[in-house]
Parts: sequence; C-alpha cells; structure tokens
Amino acid sequence: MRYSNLFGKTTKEAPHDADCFNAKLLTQGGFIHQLMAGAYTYLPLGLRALDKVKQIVREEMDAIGGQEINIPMLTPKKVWEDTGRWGIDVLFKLEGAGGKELALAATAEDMVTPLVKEYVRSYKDFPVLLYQINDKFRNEPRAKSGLLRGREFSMKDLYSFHLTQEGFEEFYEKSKQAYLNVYRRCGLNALVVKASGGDFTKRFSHEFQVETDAGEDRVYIDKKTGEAFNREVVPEGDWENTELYDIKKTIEVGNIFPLESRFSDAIDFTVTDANGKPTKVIMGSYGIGPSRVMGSIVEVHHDEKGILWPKAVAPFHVSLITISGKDGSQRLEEVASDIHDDLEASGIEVLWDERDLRPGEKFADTDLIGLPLRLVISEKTLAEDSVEWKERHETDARLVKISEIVEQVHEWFRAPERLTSHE
RNA sequence: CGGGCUAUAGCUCAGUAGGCUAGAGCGCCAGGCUGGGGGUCUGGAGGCCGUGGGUUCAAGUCCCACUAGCCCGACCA
Repeated sequence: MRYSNLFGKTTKEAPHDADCFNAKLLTQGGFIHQLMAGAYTYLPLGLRALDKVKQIVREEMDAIGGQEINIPMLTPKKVWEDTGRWGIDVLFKLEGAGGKELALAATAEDMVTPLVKEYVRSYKDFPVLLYQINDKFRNEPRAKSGLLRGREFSMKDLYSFHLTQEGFEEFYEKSKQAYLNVYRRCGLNALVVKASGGDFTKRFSHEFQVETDAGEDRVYIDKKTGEAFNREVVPEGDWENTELYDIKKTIEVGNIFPLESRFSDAIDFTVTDANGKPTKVIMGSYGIGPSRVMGSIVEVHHDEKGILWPKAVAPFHVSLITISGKDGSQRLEEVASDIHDDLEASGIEVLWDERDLRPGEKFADTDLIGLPLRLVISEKTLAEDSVEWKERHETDARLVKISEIVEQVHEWFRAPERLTSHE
C-alpha cells in the first residue's frame, strides 16, 4: 500500500488529554480517533492491527473446538429478565419502535443459553462450544485509558456447555492454554491469576493479567508458591504485605469463568442423559477483549519515538521508504515498486512511503507507527545496489543487496520473533 | 455516582489587573531554497473564545447554570 493513499494522518503533537501511552500513540499515529469518552473509531491502520488480534483469537478458539457464531448486539428485554439480569447497572437500555424495551449486549450468556437449549436434542450433542467476536456495550460510570476501558469495545466471548464435570474441567484447562497462546502470539506475557467466582460459583475464576503501569488492577504473587491472586481473593489484611506477596500493577486482558448451572438453571435447561435421567448443563464463559489487548500491546511495546508492534499484529509488516532527491530517479521508483510488489505477492504487507517529504519526517512517522521492519531505498543505497535494513527495535542499520532483499525479508518474516518489553 | 482539573484557529497552547481590532508554534494553501532524522525563507487562508444566563460603560478574562473531555475515588457480573 502506498502511504499517500492511506487515510489517516500522524500528528507531531499528542492530543491534549491523552494520559496513557496507548491513547497518545495510537491517536498520534492515526490508528484510532476518539468519538466520545469510551468510544473510538478505528482508522485503517488501527483496524488492521485490531483484525490481526481478532484473527489470532479466532484461530486459537477454533483450535480447541470453538465454533464461531454472531449474536445480535441489539437484544430484547425478555432474555435478561429470564436470567434475572435486566437490572444490572452496566446495561445500556433503549426503547425500540412501539415502546419495546431493548438492551445493547454487555455479554451474551442470556442469549446463548436459550439458543443452545433450542438446538440441542440429546446428550449426544454435547459438548457445545460457541463463540463470537463483536462489540460489547457497557455503561461504565467512568471510561478511561484509551482502549483499555471503553463503553463500546470488542470482545470475544466463548461459552461452553458440558454434561459432566470432568468434561468441563478438561475444557477449562484447555482454554487456559489457548488464552496463553493468544497472548504469546500478541507479544504479551500474561499471568494466570486466581480471582473470585463472583455470585455464580464458590470456585475461583481465572484472570489473565499483563503487567503495565497503565493497568488498573493489582496482582499479588505468593512469594512461596509463585501463585498469583486478584485482590478480592487475597486474605483480608494481607493486601499490602510485601513479605508474603510481590505486588504488580496490571491490566486484565481476559478471564475464564466456571458458571456451573447458573444460567442453564435460570431457563430450566436440562438434558436427559444416557440413563434417561435429567442432567444439569454445566457452563463456562471465556472472555477476551481484542481492543483491550491491542491497547495493552502498545502500553508494553513502545519507546520514546513510538510503537513497536510485534510482527504478528503489526498493521503492515514492512515500512518501505524511498528517499528521492529533487528529481527522483526512474530507477529508485522501479526498484521500490518491484520490491513492494514481490513482497505483497507473497503475503508480506508493505506500507510504501513514497511521499515527497524530507527524510526526517518519514523516519519520524515510521518510528511512531512502529512497523517491525524498515527498508530504505535512496540514491546512496542504489549506488551500492542495496537497500537499507533496520528493524524497529534495533538502532543500527545495514545494507542488503537488492538481489537478495526479497528472500531475506521472507526469512525474517518466518523467523520467530525476539520480543522485548520497552517500558 | 462523589471530588478535582480543563474547554480560545484543524492540532498543541498563550492571552497579565476586565480595555481585544483575539495571538504564537505546528498543520494547511501558493511559491523559492533545500534533500538521510520533523530544515528554511516569502506570501496567504483560517475564530459564535464550549452553550445559556448574569454583573459591568466595557467580558476570552468575573459570577451562576448546563454540556463535554481528562484525572482521583467508588464501580467493573
């Protein structure tokens, strides 16, 4: 893609009210634009990054047997009443034609449970593993921190339905692993944290937490066992005991939740088992917010110049910069165009900055946007039949022969990534 | 939902004690020089000073209300 065709502009100055790195850098880089508190428009760059996160989540959910569906975000009052949740305060309520009472989906147990009840005919249809990736709406009293806490945000929610406790437990552990795969692939190092099961269950639920200053949570890591706990399950009085716990400031990037039969009971959803006896349906819910993950990646991977996207979620893989003199040479254009086309043809996404700007401005922009590999072609490099190669996390550049550049980019693209934190 | 801060050009901001015919930098438009880290010169366009009310000879500036954004807290199944 040619930079001059890209919708969205970088800005030199940060927005006046940007507090945290993700809001500041994503806005400055032209990834997102705030519509109101807690709601952002994704511009082409931002949407590309978000879609990559979603795709990783999708692949990992498919890998553990999840099937993707899409439930409307506009929902009738009845489903929330049936589960006893019409009154929860984060629900956005609205009135439809004829005075119908509606709500925007804040989560989907209330819709997915009756759906499964209707389609399941026999114990042989179990387990059922359904997920969706779409926007959720929560009327948060206070939206904050860019993409980290919005009123409309993207969320993948998976729901599991089992008839046996063992079956559920097995899947629950599998999902934990799938979640860790998602974070690893996104360049995040997530802690598995025991948290309260809330009203639904006496058991622990599990949160996935990433260490960052922008986070609003605290995680307590038992110095003896290495186990991590959410504040709500740390014994009273031990909160600030740094002899017992390592305390870390974190952002929650996902959680998995044993629901037992909280929702299936609410709508009398039981199934006759092989012995002809009615059996409770055991559920679990598994949430992960791609938009919050995207914001967290920026919080963890940035430096004073801008973002450092991990290869797997970068909006483009390669930043190709041409530096032309006053009268740009024909050859410069041809070499760049060939490299661009060859790479794109093999699935490597290239943002070609062919704008007629001074080099410094292009370098500043590409550092801000944070694509993992930068290639520069100028009269200087052409004189060596070369292209300049510099990865975003490196300080020094080197020259690569034009004849070898495409193959070397392929190798780089396939190689496992060395991820470092830049906070 | 309590407490605080903020609102002036597209963006970031300045605007002293009420005297404004409202400024700067960046960005934008036209042109010159320049061409490997946001360079430089000349000219230009661009404002209901968040909204409504009040005080005053006079309000961007003071007072009240509202709206919006941000921060702290509470909340976050």
